[in-house]
Amino acid sequence: MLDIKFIRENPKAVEAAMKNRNQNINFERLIAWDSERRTVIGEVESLRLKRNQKTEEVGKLKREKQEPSPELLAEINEIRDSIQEHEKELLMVESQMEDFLLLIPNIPDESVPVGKDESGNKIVRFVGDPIRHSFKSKHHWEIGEKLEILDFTVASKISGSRFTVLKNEGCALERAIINFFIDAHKEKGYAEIMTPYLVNRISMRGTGQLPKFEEEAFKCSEDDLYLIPTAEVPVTNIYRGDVLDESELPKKYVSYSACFRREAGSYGKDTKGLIRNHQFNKVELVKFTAPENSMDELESLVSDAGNVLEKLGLPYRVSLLCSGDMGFSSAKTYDLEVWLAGDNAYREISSCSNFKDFQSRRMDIKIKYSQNKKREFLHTLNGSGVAVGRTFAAILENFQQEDGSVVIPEALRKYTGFDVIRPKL
RNA sequence: GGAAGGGUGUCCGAGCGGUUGAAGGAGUUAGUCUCGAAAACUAAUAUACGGGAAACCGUAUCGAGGGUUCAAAUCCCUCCCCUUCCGCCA
Repeated sequence: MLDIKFIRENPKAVEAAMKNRNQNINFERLIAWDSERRTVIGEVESLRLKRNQKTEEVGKLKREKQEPSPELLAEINEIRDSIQEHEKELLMVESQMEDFLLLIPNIPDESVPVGKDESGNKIVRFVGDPIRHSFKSKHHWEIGEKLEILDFTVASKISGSRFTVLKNEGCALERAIINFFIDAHKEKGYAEIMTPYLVNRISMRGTGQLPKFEEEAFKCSEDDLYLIPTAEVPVTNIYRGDVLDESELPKKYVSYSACFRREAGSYGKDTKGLIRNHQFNKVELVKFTAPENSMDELESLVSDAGNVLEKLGLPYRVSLLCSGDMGFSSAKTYDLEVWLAGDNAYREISSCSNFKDFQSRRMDIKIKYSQNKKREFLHTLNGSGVAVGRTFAAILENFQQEDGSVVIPEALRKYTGFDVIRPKL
């Protein structure tokens, strides 16, 4: 959520920022509501002052065993009614303003390139060279089915499309990737945490999934709970409503979770394989930082995410998303795109964002400075560290051999217990 | 799911209709004392919003929301959460 004060003082800048996000938003209405709101607050408060004074008079009389005059009581009643009317008005304006503000995306940071869509993204760096095979590279779903470690037919029978069943060494590989990621990030100072996969609506609103992206989430209406689309939701909400002391920051978490996405509106895309499933595993990194450090923390978040890909020998590139391609809540996002030899392309495997105070304002999470005791909204960041299914796919596609076997990266072997997956005889 | 008891400031804890933003204690900070420390003493010590250049002024806040009343932390209703006991259960 944006700061109404900031919008009030910089309406043109905010409008321009929204244009860069391909959003034409007129803030005039909001600003009019805001000034109305402040007028009404003034009226309510002076009325309340008057009521408090009169009520005080009554109290004084009562203590002196005197009866207040009927005129005085009548006057107070009149003031009370007037207060109630004004309060109703205030409530209406405020809820209108909130509904409006909740749908406004974050303002892109100055360092974010302006662009319409993903073609405006800036490739920041390449790490490792794309892997090319001397034979025709296969897609991961072909390899996986052949090796009998992936089964999409059974998955679709028991659940539907965009689900996966893992079998045999596939299960161990998936678990190995998860554990490898968690251990690697713990080494970098992230504290491991496991949180619920079902969260309430307030939590979904806190991180920005609601109210705008209701159709993206799986919902259990009966209980008013949502399946998490990412561990970002429960983990960031840990400190909702809290004030953290400067000395406790940054707080860094690594959290493995299954993730659930409806993928509404992506019907034709990535219908095969592990790339776009309704349920997938992910290891997520979440940071709570002081505002002045958040940009540095974003850089280190990106390198922490990239670090695990490097350890696995997976080539990737880092892309700085342009204004038009960024997610709703983000002020600045880097995508990590892993090389997929079967696809002969880079595909997103991690998205690392600095949300600045956008989420913390929605969730009311503050930092308290020990020096001047000032409080302000802290900054939240998160990034995949990284998507497990897509890593699985990358390993299959990049490390496939001509005979159909797949070589497990060195770093994973102590987790898998085997160093190659061979076709069954 | 059934029964009972609770939710007050950084913490403990009083208050159960009026002068209570809230006693008392602890903690923290500053000062006095001391060669220094401890102890003792003194003072300060919430947040949000609105107005103001500022000092400051005003309003709100005792789990959340609603109601009763001239007046609510205090009475009533609804909801949420926590604790204990019973039931059920991986």
